[in-house]
Amino acid sequence: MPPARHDRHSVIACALRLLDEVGLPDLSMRRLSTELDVQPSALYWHFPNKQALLAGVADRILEAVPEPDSSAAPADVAHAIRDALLTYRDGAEVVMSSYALRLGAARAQRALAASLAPVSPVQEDAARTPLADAVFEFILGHATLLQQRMHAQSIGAVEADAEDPAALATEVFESGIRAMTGLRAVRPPA
Amino acid sequence: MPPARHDRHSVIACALRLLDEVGLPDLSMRRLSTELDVQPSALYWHFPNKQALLAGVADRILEAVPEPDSSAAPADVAHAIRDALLTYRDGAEVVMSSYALRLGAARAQRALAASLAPVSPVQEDAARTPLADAVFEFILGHATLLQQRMHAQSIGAVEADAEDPAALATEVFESGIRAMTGLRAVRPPA
DNA sequence: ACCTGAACACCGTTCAAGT
DNA sequence: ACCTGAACACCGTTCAAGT
Repeated sequence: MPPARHDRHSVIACALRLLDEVGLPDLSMRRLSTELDVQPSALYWHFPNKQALLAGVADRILEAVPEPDSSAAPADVAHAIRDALLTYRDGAEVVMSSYALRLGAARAQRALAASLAPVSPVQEDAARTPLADAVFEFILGHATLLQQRMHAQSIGAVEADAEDPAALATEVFESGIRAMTGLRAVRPPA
Repeated sequence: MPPARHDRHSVIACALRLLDEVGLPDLSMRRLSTELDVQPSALYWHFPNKQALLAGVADRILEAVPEPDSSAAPADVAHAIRDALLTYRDGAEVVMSSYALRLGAARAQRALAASLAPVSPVQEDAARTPLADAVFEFILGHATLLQQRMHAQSIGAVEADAEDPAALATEVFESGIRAMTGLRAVRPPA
């Protein structure tokens, strides 16, 4: 039987599926290689190291975020990013570790910056701004903590909140986003 | 020669020092045990697992944050928390992983909530509020990303920003904190 | 009370060699 | 181009046993 054949795309797809099934702590190169019916060392033909593979996974997770659009409401863009991060187990932590290397999040960041920029139709593709970066950092921190908490609860490591934890988290998210983007919902005076 | 003698306090102190020297990825139970001149298994008499040890480290990192004080300005409290996280290498990530388990951050959270609460001197010790939680999540996300970026740069994994990265990060932090706490600087009308 | 010694079940990564 | 096979240098954790 010839060895299995793969490319970067199929490896990333498998890694994303495995991430969602077992979580980031159990997503090892060895486990992934078993899933792909391949020796661990085979993965290093496709990626220089695990970090690079995770950057590819992060990219895929954020592909669900709409293209930059200066007419989009900042709060909607923020929600789209949060939803994308929460779609896969530990998705936020994966994106966070890759974002530190400035990988995988460029599109999401530009989408935020565009929605937050003072509206001027000429420059559709706004550069990063301090506030847009801050909003993105808030979303990443929030979603990462939420997912870690969800895992801790499933393990029983922490007692569940009295109220629905997802609902509580959403309330926290809303109040943060409202504070950070609320002012920009109204076009600033010229 | 009799084996070395330790308690939780001294183990945590050594772990914090080692964290600052080598960073979180290299802070292993085995390396810490070597530093303490003890077998790895000895650590498990003091702590049930690595996570519990890190929660102790997180606690220590946040001890630098002042007691809750409703007369403190929210922005000052936010800065005190950020400074505490940035004092030790990878401090933010350690606190983040413990905060998911609701460990180690209670005091910092109460300090934030107190400063953000509508001022009413009777209830000095404000409970958590959605906005206070959001601000704390922003600070953790921001500081974690900054420290990871600093490490990536020292490794050369990412090209340094043209301008001073610490100054850029501070500007991002300021604009986030201003947006989230600025409105509360003025007492809301009754 | 606090630690040793030995083991179990894992990791990420490298590199020569195969096809 | 893509993978195997074998190795290197590590992990966290458990548990009987020592003092």
